[in-house]
Amino acid sequence: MANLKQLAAELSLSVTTVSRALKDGPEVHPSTIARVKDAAKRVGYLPNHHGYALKTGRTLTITAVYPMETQDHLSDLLKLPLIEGMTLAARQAGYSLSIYSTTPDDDPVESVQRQLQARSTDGLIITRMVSGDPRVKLLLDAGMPFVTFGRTNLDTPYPYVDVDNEQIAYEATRRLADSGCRRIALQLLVPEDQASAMRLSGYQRALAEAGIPIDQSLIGHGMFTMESSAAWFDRLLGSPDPPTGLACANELGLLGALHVLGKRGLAPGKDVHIVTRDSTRLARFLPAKIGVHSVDMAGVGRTLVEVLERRIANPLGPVETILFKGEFEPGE
Amino acid sequence: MANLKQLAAELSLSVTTVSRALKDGPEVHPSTIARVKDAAKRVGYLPNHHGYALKTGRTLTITAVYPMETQDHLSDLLKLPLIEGMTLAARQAGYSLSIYSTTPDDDPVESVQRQLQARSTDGLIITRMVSGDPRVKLLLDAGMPFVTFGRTNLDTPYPYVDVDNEQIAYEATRRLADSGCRRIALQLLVPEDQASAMRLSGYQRALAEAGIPIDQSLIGHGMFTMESSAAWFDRLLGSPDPPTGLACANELGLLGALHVLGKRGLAPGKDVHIVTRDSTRLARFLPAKIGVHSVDMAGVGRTLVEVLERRIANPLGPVETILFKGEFEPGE
DNA sequence: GAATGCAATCGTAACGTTACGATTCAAAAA
DNA sequence: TTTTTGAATCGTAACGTTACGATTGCATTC
Repeated sequence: MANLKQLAAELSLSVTTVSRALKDGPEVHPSTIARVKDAAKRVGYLPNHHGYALKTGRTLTITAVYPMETQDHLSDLLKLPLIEGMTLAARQAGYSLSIYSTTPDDDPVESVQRQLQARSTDGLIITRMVSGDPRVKLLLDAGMPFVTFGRTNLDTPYPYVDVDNEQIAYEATRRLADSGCRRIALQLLVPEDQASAMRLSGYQRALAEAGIPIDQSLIGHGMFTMESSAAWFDRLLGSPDPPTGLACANELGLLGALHVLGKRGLAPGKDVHIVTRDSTRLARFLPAKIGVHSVDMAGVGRTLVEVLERRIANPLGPVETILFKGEFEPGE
Repeated sequence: MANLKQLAAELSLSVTTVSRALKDGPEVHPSTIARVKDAAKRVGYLPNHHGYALKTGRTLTITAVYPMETQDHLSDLLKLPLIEGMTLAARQAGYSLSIYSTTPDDDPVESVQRQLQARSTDGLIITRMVSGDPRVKLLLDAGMPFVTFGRTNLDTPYPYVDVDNEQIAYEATRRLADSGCRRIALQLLVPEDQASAMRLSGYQRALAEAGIPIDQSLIGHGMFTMESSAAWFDRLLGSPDPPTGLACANELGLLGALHVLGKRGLAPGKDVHIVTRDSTRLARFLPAKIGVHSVDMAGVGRTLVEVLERRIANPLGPVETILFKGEFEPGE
């Protein structure tokens, strides 16, 4: 309701002094500071974001570029704790969090360029990293603070927070092999993504160790939805040499697979061994024996914001790179 | 990178003319408009949000106040499609969507007041309506455009988008009664919420019609998590006169209940009939016979933004109130 | 040929904030 | 007394935008 000018008039002070008093400027008398702060609280003064932003160039907003797979289907559930972690941390740090959704039709590079040009954000969180991701160079060149969720292969250092997908997929595959599975199916999301590439790599490493040859037909791509997962797994189970182990991409992939098993009268944990990624603790509640790799996605979201925040405060500071490990819990 | 002044200098025009040209002002020559737009595109001019906001008072941002139940547990999954619907619609309408998370510690009224004072948003989406919600009056008095997700009992009209919880709970209870259940348990979320009140009302109406007396011990509150749902349902099943029907609050409540059934060796759809709300189509993929009421939450999110958008454009226009029906699918 | 009208363009102020360089005034130093 | 110091406060410009009221110049009218 009130602005600095009105506040200054009420106190018979200059705008400058009031402005300085509110941020404890050393050049203004302590008693004046107290008087100003009192009045500010009384009239409910809050600084105008846009005046501030225009003058200082700091927008007090960070933007998360949020990729959606499809328009109609449910997204990967890990995004919910991720968003919640981000929003809470952002609020705590005094930032607004703006979510910029992109559909598969959007060019990811162009989305970032638009954010850069609009200059209406102090920092960017980008996800869905691809090999040699051009967005990193773009952001580095523009001097825009950012963090990525996921990594890419570049020689220049940049801040990221990632989940150790290689390790998780390795362990998952390893567990299945240890359970006696020789034909192990693997679900992947966006194949060109770094995350999927890492999972594939961990899968291959575990298979190599177990002396199991790789069968491309057991590797499924684009498992975004329960439907696609179910269709793929059904096809696989109907093949001459069906899998006896399955590493699911996430909760949705798992549910799709369980759906098919139920229809075919097969028992998870007996006919087919299953291990899944699960960021929602949902799989653990299913009445079936399923190995679960969980990652603290709310923590990832929080960390993304915190790293970005430090990056904004000190753009030339150390480049933080943080890796979240998965925690494994065998099925009950 | 460029601003109006630079653009004007490059074109040897005044800032005024350039500004007008960019918004097709009738007073500037068509050929000039073309020339200006050309140059703008060439140098990648994008208007500065904060200059614009400061001058016009329009921030081009809308804010969704997003209530979280707990810090550690997974939130109601319906929030994911809700958020996605909102972000997409906001972007389409040329608005940024800012998410303002609140924890149970936050006073909801104060959260709204803060948004009002900060004046950094063009409109507000609030949820979790309670009886006689004071926020509505607050926002009406302040003249801040808003939409609520959910309703409250007030004599002044205000725009809302809601789900017909009464009808859904009525139908769910009705189905269970039709299946022969006489003891029907009901899960509720926030008891003081209007949404829960409506569900309770629908539940009571169906029971009254079926001639079944109401047993308060069958009504569970605070079923936010799979854990609380499981604990509650387990206690219920261990009681002398256990329920034979269950209406779940959402997917998480369902999974908690299924977990308990599995542990006790009971079969859903046989020993206990189950109907649930499901906004993620997740329940339909579970290998169990479960009746499902689904609501298009992405549509709700989209609609919230669209109504708000119209409200902002025309604050004195008709007050829109929209009710989403649930769609029922019996278990396979 | 002067006056009128109209289309096109321009200059300036203002939104609320911060930052820089004054300016004031009393107390300490000369 | 005069000068210097320093603390406290003030005035003004600027960030990028829009909106209002000029101003220009050319064709039309009397």
